Amino acid sequence: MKISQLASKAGVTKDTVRHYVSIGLLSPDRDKSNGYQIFGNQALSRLRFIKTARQLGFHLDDIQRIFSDADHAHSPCPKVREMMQQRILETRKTIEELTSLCDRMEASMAEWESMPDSTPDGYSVCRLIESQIDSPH
Amino acid sequence: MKISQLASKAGVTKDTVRHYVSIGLLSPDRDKSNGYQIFGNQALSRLRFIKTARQLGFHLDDIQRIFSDADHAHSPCPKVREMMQQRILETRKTIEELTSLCDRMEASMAEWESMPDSTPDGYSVCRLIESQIDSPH
DNA sequence: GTAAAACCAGTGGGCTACCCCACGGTCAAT
DNA sequence: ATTGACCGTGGGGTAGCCCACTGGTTTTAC
Repeated sequence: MKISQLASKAGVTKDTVRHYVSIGLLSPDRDKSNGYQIFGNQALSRLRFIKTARQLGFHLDDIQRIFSDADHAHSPCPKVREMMQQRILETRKTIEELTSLCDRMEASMAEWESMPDSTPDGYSVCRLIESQIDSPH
Repeated sequence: MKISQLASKAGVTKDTVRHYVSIGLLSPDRDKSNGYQIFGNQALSRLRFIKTARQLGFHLDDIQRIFSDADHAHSPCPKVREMMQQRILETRKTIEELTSLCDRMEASMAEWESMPDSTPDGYSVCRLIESQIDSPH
């Protein structure tokens, strides 16, 4: 099967498949006559696996390691549980950071309600933003 | 003032300053004898402005536009209010997506509690992840 | 039968906002 | 004169793709 068919069967774009090939997550054969990539059903399962793992929050290099384990007849499952725990912590941390950013943004918006627009005078660029310089957060 | 002094006064790295110069956010003079970049106090204020704006969630090209407005004697403040509103919406959306990812991850972890680790057999890579293929979310 | 059109493939560059080398020139102090 | 701190440039890397461009292939139209 050629790249487009594979991509549409798995529900990803051709570019995604190309990216995975380029980093070695997929290793298609080549049609000797025209250089096209040829994928089999195993590639399709792998691609579906990758897609699911991505939806679960795994990074591509996590997935690399999972395949590498499996290729060496070593169960990846303990690592998978571990990595997932790690991703959960990271994601929670990111959420906290974004929440705090959101709070800062909303606080600034509220503060700006009563401020007039500034006219550029060569010294000030935007009083709104300048009013926040070095404000704690 | 040279790049290191500027960077440390503003609390950013030299690489950050270089990046801003390379995209035109800062335009230092050059020492004709050795080619070193020379920054004045105006550059320092601009850099502090950029830092604050970044902490408030503005992207570098937002900041470009703000400077460009101010340079053309046009008040950037209305755009700033608008962009901030936009960033708040985007950030909230990202938070929602991450929250939903976190929920999915925790649901999978819970489901996996009772599952044994699989042994690679050439067909299955990791039953934990495969058990989630095409599960709705 | 052939020629235009539509489609499909590969490659290379670009995106965010920087960080991190490595190489080579410059400067200040010893 | 040497040492060490500093500067510039250029390249590569990050995550996960997207897009533009070029050229080959297949189908359709006449």
